Amino acid sequence: MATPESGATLESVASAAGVSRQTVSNVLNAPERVAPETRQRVEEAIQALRYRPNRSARSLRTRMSNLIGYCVQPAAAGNLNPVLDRFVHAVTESAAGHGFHVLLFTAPAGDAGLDRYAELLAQRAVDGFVLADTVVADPRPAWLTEQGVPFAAFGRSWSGPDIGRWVDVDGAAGMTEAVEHLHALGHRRVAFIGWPEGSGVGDDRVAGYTAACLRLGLDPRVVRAEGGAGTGRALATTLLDGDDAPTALVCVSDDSAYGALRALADRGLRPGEDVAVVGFDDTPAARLPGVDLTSLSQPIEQIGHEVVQMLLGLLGVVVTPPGPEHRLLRPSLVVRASSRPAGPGPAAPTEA
Amino acid sequence: MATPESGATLESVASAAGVSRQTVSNVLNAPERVAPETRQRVEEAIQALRYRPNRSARSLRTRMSNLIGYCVQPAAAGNLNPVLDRFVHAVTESAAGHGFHVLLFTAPAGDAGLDRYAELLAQRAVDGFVLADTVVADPRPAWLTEQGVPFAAFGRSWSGPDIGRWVDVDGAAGMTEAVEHLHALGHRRVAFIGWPEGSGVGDDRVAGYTAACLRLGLDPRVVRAEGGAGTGRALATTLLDGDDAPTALVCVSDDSAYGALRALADRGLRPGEDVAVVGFDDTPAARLPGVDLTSLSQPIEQIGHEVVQMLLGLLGVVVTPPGPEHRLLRPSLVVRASSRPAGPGPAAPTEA
DNA sequence: CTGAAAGCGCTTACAG
DNA sequence: CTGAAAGCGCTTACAG
Repeated sequence: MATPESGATLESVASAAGVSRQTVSNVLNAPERVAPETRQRVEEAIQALRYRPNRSARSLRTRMSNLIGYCVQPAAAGNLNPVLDRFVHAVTESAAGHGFHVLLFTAPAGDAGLDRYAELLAQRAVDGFVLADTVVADPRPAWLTEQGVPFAAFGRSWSGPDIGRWVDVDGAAGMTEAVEHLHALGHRRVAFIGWPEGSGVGDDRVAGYTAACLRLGLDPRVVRAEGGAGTGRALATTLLDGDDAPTALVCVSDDSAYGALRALADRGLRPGEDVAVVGFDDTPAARLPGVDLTSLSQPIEQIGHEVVQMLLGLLGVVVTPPGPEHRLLRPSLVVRASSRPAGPGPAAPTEA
Repeated sequence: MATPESGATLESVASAAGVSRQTVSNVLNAPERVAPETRQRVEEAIQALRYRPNRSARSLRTRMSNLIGYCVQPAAAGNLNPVLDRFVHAVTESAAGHGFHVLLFTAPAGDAGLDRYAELLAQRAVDGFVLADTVVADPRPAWLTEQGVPFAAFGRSWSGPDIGRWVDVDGAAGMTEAVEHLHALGHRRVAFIGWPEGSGVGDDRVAGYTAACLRLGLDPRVVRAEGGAGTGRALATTLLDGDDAPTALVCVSDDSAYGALRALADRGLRPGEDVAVVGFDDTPAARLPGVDLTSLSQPIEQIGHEVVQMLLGLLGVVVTPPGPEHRLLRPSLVVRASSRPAGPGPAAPTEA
């Protein structure tokens, strides 16, 4: 038995409707050219046969695959951040609205991975790329621009001139908001737990912290180390045990913040009451009972949507207003117990 | 300027090498038919022009898209489990080894989503599907089988006859191992924090727990509730405050286990020393400092690889030994502090 | 061992 | 408004 999906072609629909192939094609691609009664007859035949245009044939003819390439990174071990999961979903959904799908591929980081992009292009397997995880000295934006390949990125092109279209999160603004929040709660000794200089994302975030401190008359105090929760714990320990211990810790990531919370627990300090802690990313673990970490949440779904709009604009699929090529979206501060004194009302935290 | 990728076709390679189109095609698809010196000449032309066959053209002709469909679910809010991230990566990588890519799409759950699968099939956009997140009463395996569509699943077809090919994790075996581990440490009152009956995965896991208890002469004690850390905390609280409180808690998921750990902390009990806790999934948060949750780790990369092998076998792309249509892989127990008394040597835990 | 022919299913000018 | 023609780039029998 033939399944409903197996057979229909332009040809079979045409003969069912008593017209020629190209009239059926016109009904699909330029309905205004077809007389209403003819159109209806054809549409009925399409329905009856459950006809859908063959994608390969259409792609061959139009020179558009209607596929967007996206490189999946191996999830870093111990990565707490399912942000890219949500991003991929958002991109897939936004693309679907325009008849596009996402094609996944893998590639090594850096220059070595460029070959995979070139391969896909040579095969005309994709019409363009969505990039994520752009890093300092990422070769992709420049290379794709050079090749004339349409792309849009989640993340700035961190090095050199700011090329290509991108959407990113304003990490600096987020950290500024965090400091303001802590300052409003009465904190005056607010330290920052960060990554080593040179990481783009990390530098952006610490910049926002520092700017806010200076504006509010606080002393910026930054400690840095590679890594996640383990080093966050160590850095927080040093701060808390030192002279002039901070009453609040702003952390470059939730990961570091989990380590900082651990350091508090180690010495019997209560988060939010004795020392406030703020993270970045609003990872799922942040709302675990007993963790309750204040964090900056990224508008991932919106980012996915806007990246797709940018790319489809480049492909001429959607007409975009001649807007900016870059978009910086503000993260939003989600306040939880780690930066909120217990009890009713905004109690004053420990002061200097 | 034409980029290297823009131009080359079978035709241009052929004229560069001084042969006909189909000889070039033969070099690619049936090299043994071509004389060595001709072959080399053609291969040099392919290199020089950086020729890659156009995928659309090839697909149109061969009636194979070389694309595997995979449906991305919206990440559940508060989902701690980046398991599918790793799975998708593994599938993509395994597929790449055979010239296949993954095509992402979205679909609503249940019967409503079947249309999206049908659409892709009608368009001949994919050759088959990889399924994940199969649930009880999942309509997909039966429907795809009925339509004669190749697919392979991560997860059993939980209801009705066991149709289609799948790879799954042996949750029962994992839980049995957890109970044995706790028993060996001296625990005699081991309770299980589970999900309500009827969830497939949950039922499988509790079955392994119960079987192990009976075999070891322990009294099975199961409490159940929908949900994650919040309910895990509540269930654990009830157990710990009741008569005959357990000395060990086996949890259906890490999520529940995080809640259970919270319940311990609430009442000043030390994990691993006063009460042991074991989770399932080995989520990244399990190894956070101060969490150190013992958990069952799933061999996700292997699952992804085997699912792809099964699917490609169905498609005739790889010749698979006529092996079983189903594979059950054992999770491995990762022992951390939550089920290990502190201090040197295997100290005896609290006993009845 | 190599090449001429047919055709996969579609869309895009272009006649009528 | 509708249809005949050409062609996207490839592969697969099939002659020679």
